[in-house]
This record gives sequence, C-alpha cells and structure tokens, in this order.
Amino acid sequence: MAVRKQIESTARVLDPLKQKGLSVTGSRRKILQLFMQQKGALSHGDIEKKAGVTFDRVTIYRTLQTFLDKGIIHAIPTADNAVRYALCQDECGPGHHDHQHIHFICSRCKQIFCLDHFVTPDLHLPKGYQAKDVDVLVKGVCKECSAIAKRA
Amino acid sequence: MAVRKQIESTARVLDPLKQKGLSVTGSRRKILQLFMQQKGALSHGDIEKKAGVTFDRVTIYRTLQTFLDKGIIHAIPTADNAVRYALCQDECGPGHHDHQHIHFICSRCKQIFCLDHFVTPDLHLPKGYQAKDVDVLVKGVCKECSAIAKRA
DNA sequence: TGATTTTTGCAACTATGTTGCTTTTTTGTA
DNA sequence: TACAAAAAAGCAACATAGTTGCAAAAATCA
Ligand SMILES: [Mn+2]
Ligand SMILES: [Mn+2]
Ligand SMILES: [Zn+2]
Ligand SMILES: [Zn+2]
Repeated sequence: MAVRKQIESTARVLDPLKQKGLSVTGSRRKILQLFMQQKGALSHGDIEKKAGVTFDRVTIYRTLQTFLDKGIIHAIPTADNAVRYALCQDECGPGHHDHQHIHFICSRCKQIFCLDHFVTPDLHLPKGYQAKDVDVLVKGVCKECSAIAKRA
Repeated sequence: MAVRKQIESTARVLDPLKQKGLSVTGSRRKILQLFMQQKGALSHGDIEKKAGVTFDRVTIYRTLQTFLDKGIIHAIPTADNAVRYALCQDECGPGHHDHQHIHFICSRCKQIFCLDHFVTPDLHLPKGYQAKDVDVLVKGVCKECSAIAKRA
C-alpha cells in the first residue's frame, strides 16, 4: 500500500515533465516536487533554500524558465522585486498561459496563494487600450493567519 | 509670461516636497521632476539612466524609499523583477496609500501606465481570507501602440 | 551667519541574474 | 545493453541590483 502510494506519487511528479516533452532530470523532478508540496508560491530564492546545495543557481534559473515556457508554472507579479512562481492548474501549454484566478498576498506571513476564484472585473478602459490579460492581486490576511489572530 | 510659467512649474515641483515636510534637495527635485514629465511609470533603472550620472545610485534608492513612505509615489507590482513607481494622484500620505486605479502594461512598448479608471472587482474570497487592498494589472496594447499598429 | 539636522557620496559588501563553454546525463536506437 | 546524438547541468566569469556604515556636504532654522 505504502509502496503503491509512493509509485503513484512519483508518477505524479514525472507526468507533467513527460507530458510536456521534457527530459526527466534530477533538478526538474526536485523543483517540481517542491512546487507540489507547497501551498504558497515560491520565489527563486525560496527554491534555492529549500533545495539546499543540491543544484547550481543557474540550473534553477533555467529550470524555472523552462517550466514557464512549457506552461508548468506561472509567474506572479509582486512589488518586492521577487517574482513568485506557482503551478498552473488550468490547461496551460507551451507559449500559452491562461489563468483567471486571484493571487492573494498575506501581509502577515508573506506567503502568496493562488485562489481558485474566478474574477472578471468590469474593465472600462480608455479608448485605444486593448486588454489581453488581467491579473488581480489581493493583499490582506490569509486564512491561517486570520485564525491565529482570532485566537490571540 | 515665460518667467511666470517657469516659477509656477518650479513651485509645482517643490510643493509636494514641502507639503510632506521634506527638505528640498537636488536629487529629490530632479527625481520628482522626472516623474512629473513622464507618462509612464519608472523603475529604479529608468531613473538612473534618465538622471545621468548626476546622483549616486544609493541616493536614488533612498529617495524612492522616502517618496514611498511619504505617499508621493506608489509601487506597481510586475512580473519582471523591476518594480515601477508612479506619482500618487489620490490623497496618499505618510504610511497611507489608497489607490483604486488600474495599472496597464503594454506588451509592445513595455511601458506601464496608471489608468484613472476605478475598479472594484467582486471578490468572493474563500472563508477566512480578509482583503485589505486590491491591485489590478492589465496587460495589453496601449493607446499609442494601438494607433501605430492600425496605421501599419 | 552659524549651529544643528538631514541628506548625500563613497566604499565595501551581499545578493541576484546572465552568458559561454565544457562535462555529464538523458534519451532513443541499434 | 551499449552507443551516438541531443539535452541539461555545472562552472567560471561577468553584469546588474540592492544594502549598510560612515564621513563630507548641504539644507534648515533660529
Ligand atoms: Mn496562480
Ligand atoms: Mn498607479
Ligand atoms: Zn498568512
Ligand atoms: Zn505601448
């Protein structure tokens, strides 16, 4: 049972790589795993810390770029000069990202979460401006931190 | 007439500084002026280029931080590791920013604009999440670039 | 003007990101 | 399974970005 579970879990990590036509390597497996284990989004720095000294910094940069290109992860804009990345849930593919979910930034724990809540704000742009893509960033207090605050 | 205009323009640059209780210095005047002359938002790097070798890099960092603190400029999140800054139009002050406008990122000219169009997306957050602030980033083609594309 | 406060510039440092090239690993095929 | 071709990783060297402490310079205010 435990073995079967482990096989499944391994497969779950390998699948996205093979599906996207990527060769399976140590760093790709490890980094993908980190994303899968993680509730929040990860910055390059986060990954470097979590992966330990296992991989060269350059490899992490290149892996993230590859994952972005292939539609395995998406970038989340921030105002702190540290772009975060998170797994794509939707049907993203090479050169094609389409997310309609909110990104929530907790001002207490500093984590960033993808919330699967669709939003299509009524955009009344000035004439001439053509919208292609909308990103909604919400800052506030996340579920866990709210609970902690309530208890205190 | 020309002189009067120049005095006015100088005053317009000085006003925000004095109003916020900041001492008036060369770098602050210059950087504030850059923002006022500019349609789009500016990154630290942009300012460094536009200001020439006039100021030390460190001074620019510190000036931007001061302007942020005092509510003279606001930071615009991006996915390219280069936060942009733009003047606050609203009544922002020390430790208090409140913007309700869209930020538009042109994928052609790469400029970022503050659009004075209010947006309050209907946020249906999961239970426990408390929203404090919302940032809407729209990616697309700006007015000028649309016009250029049409002509071609 | 001159003392006091604030800001700037500089140096030294850390962190972040990029590029070219060589070695190692992966993959597909014989 | 062994091998050749292709792809990725590691390394070095570099470029850019951001931080901190401190001394010199400038701004403010009396
Ligand atoms: Mn997301
Ligand atoms: Mn703005
Ligand atoms: Zn939190
Ligand atoms: Zn444009």
